[in-house]
Amino acid sequence: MAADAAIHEDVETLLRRADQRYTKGRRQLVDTLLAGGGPMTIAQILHRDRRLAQSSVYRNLQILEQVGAVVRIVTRDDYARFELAEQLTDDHHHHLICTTCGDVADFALTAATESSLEKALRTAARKAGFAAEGHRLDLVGQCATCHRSEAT
Amino acid sequence: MAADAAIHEDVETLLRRADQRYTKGRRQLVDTLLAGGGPMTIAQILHRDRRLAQSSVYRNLQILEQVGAVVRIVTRDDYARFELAEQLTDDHHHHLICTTCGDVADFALTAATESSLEKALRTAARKAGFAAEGHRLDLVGQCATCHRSEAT
DNA sequence: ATTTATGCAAATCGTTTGCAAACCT
DNA sequence: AGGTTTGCAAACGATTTGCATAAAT
Repeated sequence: MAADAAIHEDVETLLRRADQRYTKGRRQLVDTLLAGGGPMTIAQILHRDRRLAQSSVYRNLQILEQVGAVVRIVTRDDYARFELAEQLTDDHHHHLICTTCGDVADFALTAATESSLEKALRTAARKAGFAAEGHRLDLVGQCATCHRSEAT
Repeated sequence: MAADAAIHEDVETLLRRADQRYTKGRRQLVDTLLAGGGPMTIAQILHRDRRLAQSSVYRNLQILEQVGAVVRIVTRDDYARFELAEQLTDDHHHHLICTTCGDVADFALTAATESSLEKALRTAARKAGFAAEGHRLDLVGQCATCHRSEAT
């Protein structure tokens, strides 16, 4: 768990490396993602910090994604979600995607499972002539809240 | 590898079960997906069979997805992709997603890796109180074609 | 005969973009 | 000053929808 101040420093480094500035709006955006503690939609971000302008949030998330500070999560529901990159939070994880409410939460595998999975993926990628940059593993189903309030 | 005729029968069963008809247009759509041999965008489907109307393809893919005959694959690129469900083709697999051209191809893990992964996922889901319906594992990177023609 | 599916064109809505003002160095 | 970023409102484009016609049972 990295301290917030350290995260801001890391983001600034990533931006500088790409000749980008760490402006007030971008800092507020990172703070909001930090406070969210998990994947957030644009609507959630705007609701949490009313000072942010929608178009700037879109543009800045795009830039933050390009420099590797933010990850975009695409699900089948209509909204893209964003969270801070693992390299900033030191927290490798995967996603639980709720088919009922659309919410996305984080979860982790044990280190042992993770490393054997990665080995298997490297092998598969080599066989397909595919230059893998990373993997994405999601559990799709119903979150605890939606499952509990099931009333078919 | 199931025979095409058997697949059509299975699709018909799935549709009947949901009080839906297996019309000519839906059959043509399934044939197109079968011929495609992998995930296809709407544009690719329409290009391959010009008789299909765009709106009907959208509507029918939605229905085929609901009855479990087709799977929708969402990537970060702008187009959704569709392929026949594993229960029809008897072919459990994952996806290679190319970050350059957006193309999606299939790949499989060994049975051993797959089963240990599933076991680990069951454990993780239980811990989170999550009712898992399935998982999604994608390799993200550059496909052989794009990687070969790299010219930064 | 009655219900359901089709195809066209128009509407929808998350996201992107043009442009003038505000900001950073 | 010289360039970049911002915020507003307008544009974009994949997908969805209304409605009259055609097909299926």
